Amino acid sequence: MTDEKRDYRDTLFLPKTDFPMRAGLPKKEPEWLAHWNKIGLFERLREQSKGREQYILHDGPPYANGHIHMGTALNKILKDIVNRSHQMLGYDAHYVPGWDCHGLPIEWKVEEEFRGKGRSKDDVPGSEFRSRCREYAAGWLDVQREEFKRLGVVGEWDNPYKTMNFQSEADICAELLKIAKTGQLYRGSKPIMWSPVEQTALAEAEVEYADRKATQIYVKFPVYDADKAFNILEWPEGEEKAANAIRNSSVLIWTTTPWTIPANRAVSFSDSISYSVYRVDELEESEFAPWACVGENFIAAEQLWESIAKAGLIKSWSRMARVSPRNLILSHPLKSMSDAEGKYDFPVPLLEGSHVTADAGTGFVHTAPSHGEDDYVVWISNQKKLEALGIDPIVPMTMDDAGCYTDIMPTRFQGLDVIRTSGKKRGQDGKANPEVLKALVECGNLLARGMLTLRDAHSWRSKAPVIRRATPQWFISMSKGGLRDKAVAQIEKTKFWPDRGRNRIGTMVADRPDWLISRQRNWGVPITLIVGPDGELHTERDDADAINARILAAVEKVGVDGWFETPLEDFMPDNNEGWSKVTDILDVWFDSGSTHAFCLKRRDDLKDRADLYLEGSDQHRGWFQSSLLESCAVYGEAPYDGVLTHGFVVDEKGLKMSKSLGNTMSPEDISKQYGAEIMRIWTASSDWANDLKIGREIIQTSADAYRKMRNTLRYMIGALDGYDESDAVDYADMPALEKWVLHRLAEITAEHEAAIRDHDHKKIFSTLFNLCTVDLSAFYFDIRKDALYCDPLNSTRRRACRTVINEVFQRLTTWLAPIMCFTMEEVWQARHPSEDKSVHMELFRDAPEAWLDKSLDAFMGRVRETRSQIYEAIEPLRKDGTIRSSLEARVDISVLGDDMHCVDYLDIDFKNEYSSPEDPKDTLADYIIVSECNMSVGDEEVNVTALSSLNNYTKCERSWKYFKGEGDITPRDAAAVKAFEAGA
RNA sequence: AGGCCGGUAGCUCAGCUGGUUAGAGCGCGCCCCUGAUAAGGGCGAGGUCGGAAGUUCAAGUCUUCUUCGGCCUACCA
Repeated sequence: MTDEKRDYRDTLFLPKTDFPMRAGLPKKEPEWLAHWNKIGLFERLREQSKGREQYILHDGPPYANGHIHMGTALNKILKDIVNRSHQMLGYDAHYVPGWDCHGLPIEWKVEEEFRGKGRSKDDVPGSEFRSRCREYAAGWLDVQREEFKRLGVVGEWDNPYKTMNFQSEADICAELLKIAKTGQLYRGSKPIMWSPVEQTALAEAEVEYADRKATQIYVKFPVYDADKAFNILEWPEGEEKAANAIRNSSVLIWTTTPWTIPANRAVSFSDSISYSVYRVDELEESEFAPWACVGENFIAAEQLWESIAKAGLIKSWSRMARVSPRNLILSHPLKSMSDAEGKYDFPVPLLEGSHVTADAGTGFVHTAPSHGEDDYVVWISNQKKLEALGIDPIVPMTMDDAGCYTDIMPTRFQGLDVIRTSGKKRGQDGKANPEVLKALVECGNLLARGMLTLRDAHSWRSKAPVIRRATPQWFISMSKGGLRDKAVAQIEKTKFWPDRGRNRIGTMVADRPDWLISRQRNWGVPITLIVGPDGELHTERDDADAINARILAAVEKVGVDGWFETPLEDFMPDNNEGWSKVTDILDVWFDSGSTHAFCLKRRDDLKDRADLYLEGSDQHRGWFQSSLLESCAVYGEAPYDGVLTHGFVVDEKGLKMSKSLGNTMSPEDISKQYGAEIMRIWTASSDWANDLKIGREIIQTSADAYRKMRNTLRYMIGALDGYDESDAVDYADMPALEKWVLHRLAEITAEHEAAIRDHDHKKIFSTLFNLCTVDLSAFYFDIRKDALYCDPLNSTRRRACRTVINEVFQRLTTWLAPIMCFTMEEVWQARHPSEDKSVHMELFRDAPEAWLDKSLDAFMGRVRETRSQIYEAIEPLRKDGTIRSSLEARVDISVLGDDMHCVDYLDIDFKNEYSSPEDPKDTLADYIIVSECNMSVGDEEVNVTALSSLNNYTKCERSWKYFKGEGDITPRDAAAVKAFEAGA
């Protein structure tokens, strides 16, 4: 007898693999990218799925300016997960990325560049300027392309669509011409920021705010018609007096731009302000004669009246009535001007406007729709009221390019300038303000005047003040061709994720004004229209088709310069007297709104209509809408079947990322530190329907999840070492535990496809993560380690286990491939090494119906409950050192009589568990990972005995289980060793 | 300022048409194993559902208000 114990380690079948535990993603990801590039994965996928039904996620083009950020990374990763998922579901998911290339930001950068070289914009020929813009956009496009590819996004990167391709530019022009032909396009006007000094339109980004001395005035607008249902709310001096006072009163306004008074068309008020009529009783003594008279009545906001009275030198007054001004009709304050030429005979209505406040002024806002954004909006949105009052709702063009009154104004004002545009006093007040003041005094409608310093817009370049002035602009009508109705109907038919998107875009489209599509800019697609002497469009002419063909041919050939640089005669050789080319360019939203036309519809290998548009929630007003409107205007239907909107990336507290808060994270940093895979996991496990939080801790959680899954997969690779399909065991011959795992696979298979169609990636990820951790690692693998390591190599149980692990492996890797595209390839290649194949060329596998076994699942649920109860009982013994490994324990459990079904079930399972070479009741012990488990009926009770303390038990030197019997190892292990030695 | 939306354990998420002591995983704490080992396993402690009021026999789940956050629009005549 010797104390030396035999070491059975070499007779075990331990998992074996070279697969590294540590991923080294930042280094390895680029290697996989290079591999896919080398084998031409994208092309192979297209080749492989030729003829399959297409799934088209049409890319919303990012703007080709600057590096990508978390938002753009999130967006592209989401798209990639959707595309890969549908590809593996059996579609041909052909993804063509795109870029938005035209627009002001690039124009601005390029202008800055030229300025740096001492050349002003005016010195640079248009074609040279545009050519540089083109280069600039192309440069950033290349940068972003590499950044997107780094994230693992698969797509046609060698042939993306670009709004600045010549063909795209021509197609965009063609789309506009189609709209023009249907009569949905019209020329109107709108106030824009304008610098009279430079005679050019300015964008918000081109103005700076600086102090300016301005003339402020209070002006009287006499009540013209108060009989129509004016609304007296209070009458402190009696009802009749109140009514009289109103009839003989003036509404007061306050303005710092007197020159806009001749362009006045309305007065705005607010329903949330209280207005009263005041009678002047006494005036201040002053060296200047006041412009108010005793007995005059004024209407103004109550809370501002005292300040008005002070400005108007009114010493005392009586409040005659509180009034709602809604239905008052006023006269223009210049109507009584001797040389008015009847040009102010129109009624001046009161319009409710949300921009009106009682912070300063009078509580009324003088409204000149041609000279203010608010004024314009109020005017346009009250179109119906104006028409009911017999007022022409057109916005008059009251000022020309030089900032001088046009000839629609009375003669005395014509040609007067607001701002001096040349000479020493350039930028200072011109002749308009003094002349307007003079005219107001003549009419007796000036109450007070003074000076004021205010912050106001100035041109970035000339530093001269900027005005707002109505200019001719092009619009697509929401109503003329029924565009609004069509769009609303299409929204109803579209599938939205989340569903609330429908409501959001729906109300926007229902309420939005006509689409202003013209810009007075350089870097963009031209509005290729030729306008006749009477404002008619060339598209109405008989030779329109021929003209269009020439225009489009020119743009196709050399891009937008084909329009700008070609003389009119080349397009319109005949009858061109008085015709001129439009020089405006298109709103860039029209460009991107046309991507479905020049990408999807233009290409033969893509279907015309997208299955999905997927962008951030800001695109309800942007691309989702511009695409919808453009497509409805031309084709009468939406360009998409579905729209998915995701939230914005915010920091861990839910605050938006900003440089000033210092809470930004860049995709590049995450790729370098953790790997793009971690970003992809973060994307998949977040809820895109709301804002997505990101921060160090959150990324770390994704990294931890990655490690766990990688190890689970690694264990499977090791366990499957040397496995061959010929070892597979038939379903019918499998132990219950194996059947249960297959049940789980079948269950998940069904859930998985539904989740993909619902784009519910977080559900997929959490399901698979839980499968790895809970079902596999902590339960199935933990239990089956014994069989895998210790059973005879050819035992049915061991072979069944490996059969099942192989099934799990195949499915888990493919299910995870759309999310963890790098690691699943690595894992896949570890089992299926191939020079030219990829896990991404696989399809998701079906699961046989027969695998679904609900009652088995319920049974296994009961087993796990029991297991949990037993562990709870073992735990104290472990803590006090009585038991170390659970294999040292014998468990005796008794269950209540009404829980007998469980016992029955176990009993049935015992009898079916033929594959165990031992007594079948040990199956339960296997499940619990104890050496012995006895079950009986009685009071609910769990007893744990330490077998090491009983001397009739021996610890098996091979399996570490305690058993009763002869020898140093169990009979099962003895059989295994025998078989091993025979084989070896 | 207006429109739309969101706020469940430290973190990421489940909680369907209102109905038993609000769930999961991660993380954390303690313990075990050393034949998945810069791995693996077990047990445990953490929320009253942003706040308030209301409807109801009953609310995380409905209504109103409020607070915080996000997107979009508007921003001084």
